[in-house]
Amino acid sequence: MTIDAIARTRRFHRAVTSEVGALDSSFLGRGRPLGPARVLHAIGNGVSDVAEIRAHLKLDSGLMSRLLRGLEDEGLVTVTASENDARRRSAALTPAGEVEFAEYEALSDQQAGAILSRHPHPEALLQAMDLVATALGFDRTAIQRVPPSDPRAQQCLATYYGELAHRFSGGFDVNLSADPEARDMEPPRGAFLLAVLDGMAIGCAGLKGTDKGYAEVKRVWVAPSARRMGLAGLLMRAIEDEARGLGIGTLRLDTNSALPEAVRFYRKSGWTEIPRFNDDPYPDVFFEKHL
Amino acid sequence: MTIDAIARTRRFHRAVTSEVGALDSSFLGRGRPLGPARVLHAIGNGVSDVAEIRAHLKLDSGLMSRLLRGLEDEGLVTVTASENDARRRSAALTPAGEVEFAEYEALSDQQAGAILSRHPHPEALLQAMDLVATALGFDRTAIQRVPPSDPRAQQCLATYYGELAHRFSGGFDVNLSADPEARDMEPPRGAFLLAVLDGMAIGCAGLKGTDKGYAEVKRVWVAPSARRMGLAGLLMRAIEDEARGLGIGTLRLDTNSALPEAVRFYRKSGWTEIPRFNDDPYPDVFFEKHL
DNA sequence: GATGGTGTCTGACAAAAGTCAGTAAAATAA
DNA sequence: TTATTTTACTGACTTTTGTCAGACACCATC
Repeated sequence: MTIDAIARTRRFHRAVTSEVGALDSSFLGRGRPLGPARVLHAIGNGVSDVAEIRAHLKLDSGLMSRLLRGLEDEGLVTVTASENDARRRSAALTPAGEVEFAEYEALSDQQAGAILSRHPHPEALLQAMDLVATALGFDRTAIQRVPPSDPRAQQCLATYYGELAHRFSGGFDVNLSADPEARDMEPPRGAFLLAVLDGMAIGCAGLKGTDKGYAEVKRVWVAPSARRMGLAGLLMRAIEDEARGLGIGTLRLDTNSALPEAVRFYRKSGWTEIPRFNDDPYPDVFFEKHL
Repeated sequence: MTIDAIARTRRFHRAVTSEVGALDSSFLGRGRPLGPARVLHAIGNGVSDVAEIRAHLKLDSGLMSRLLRGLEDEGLVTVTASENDARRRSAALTPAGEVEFAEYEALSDQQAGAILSRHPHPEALLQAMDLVATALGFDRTAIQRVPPSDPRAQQCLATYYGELAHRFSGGFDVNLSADPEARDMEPPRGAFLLAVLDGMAIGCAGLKGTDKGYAEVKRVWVAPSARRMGLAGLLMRAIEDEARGLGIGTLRLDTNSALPEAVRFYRKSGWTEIPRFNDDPYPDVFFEKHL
């Protein structure tokens, strides 16, 4: 590693640390110390289980308890016993808590907007931020099954289609392609998987059930900021696990030679090329894999 | 500002906050709380004046005093009265302090190296980090006069020459160009300015004194991560101030039509095009400005 | 239904960080 | 010169955060 690279990384760190400090101190502007503010924030974001909050914020159980008591006393939070395990407790915002949470959200949005709006080329900045965020947290990536109608899934697909339109010489119109019906990509016929990192979808993959003795792998996409990190491999392994769980023994997929990195990837990971098996106008390369 | 852009920015913030937390806790690994560690770090980085440290770390004067006393008791720091103002005090590392500081530096370097080395495409990551760091801190940019021999200046120039070689169809060899002698760009004949942000040079500009009744502006360069932010304007205003300070009334510069953004910039900012005034092989556009 | 383990809470501390009024010494202004 | 301001220091706080040993209720298991 060159000295210059280290220096640049550390400079990034300095810059970002002071920025983070500024955000944190803006959180203090609402007259509440950082501890309770962070807990309120976590609860507002749907982390309701007390143990989960504790793990998330790395808090001692005693401290956690007191912070929750404080928020209860303020009338922002109610804590009730969990349904299936009465030892565990679950926190929820009161209406007043919702209001207070919204104020913090507005502060954060404002801060984020300020950074973006004073930049001459926001999209470049956003792409850089995506790349950095993905690089820093990649190990925390979680693969989760969602319905294809999930808004994050839809967003991935829209980006995917946009990219295909850009890379295929004749463009790409999803309506001309064999668009899987949503329920073919939901249990019990199939599945749709999202790779999520820090709350943002950075990749997806679909498993489409058919009645022809095999299932198809569709819509494998990795966000530009996460490429070459091995995410496609993670997604494909997860898709194969899903298939096995559904009792599917054979997988097929189609792709296009205009996407050489995809073709290379499938060749490398145990897929064998087979003759055309559908009449979709876009693909020109076809693969099969037995589980 | 679209919702998605805000969400992406906030996601970046989340990712980076947890990373920064990890660095901070690695600082705790040396058995010293964050407060003293930060003060030691500041002193090691050349912020010796007590008032300056206080401003930099936003510490109360009482707290500052106690932190310094603690570091003195540990034998890491000596605090002496300032030379020109005996009320002010100035801190310096003892040999033991130097050693301890080096340990923190090594920790930071290690952390930075770890981030880079686990990434498949470090240069892209570095560029993204530069862009983000510059965007976040741009307002803190400081313009400072340095000798052209300053290593940061040399690094800017090397990058500048590399870029010219890349953009001129016939390449660029600085030895064929009229390379200003160093002392022509130092007071009292001229000046060399550096734009520094978070310790990193992100731009430069030179003022080269001549005996021909005018001075030349040379080597105006802005780092890719800082372009379109108005830094060239800042640098040029500073160069003009330098020229005025040296009693120079007329400025000239040459550039090349292969750098249209530069030509556009000079046209926009009060320079008038004039006929060729030198026999340098590279430039083909010439400007003059009266102060 | 006894046993051991888990999740939360409380009390009792301790460390770290932050606050503030007052003091002393030096610099600056009147 | 004297008065005022500036800079750092000290003492006496408070708040925030972190730690730890029980206590208690609950769950799972034999």
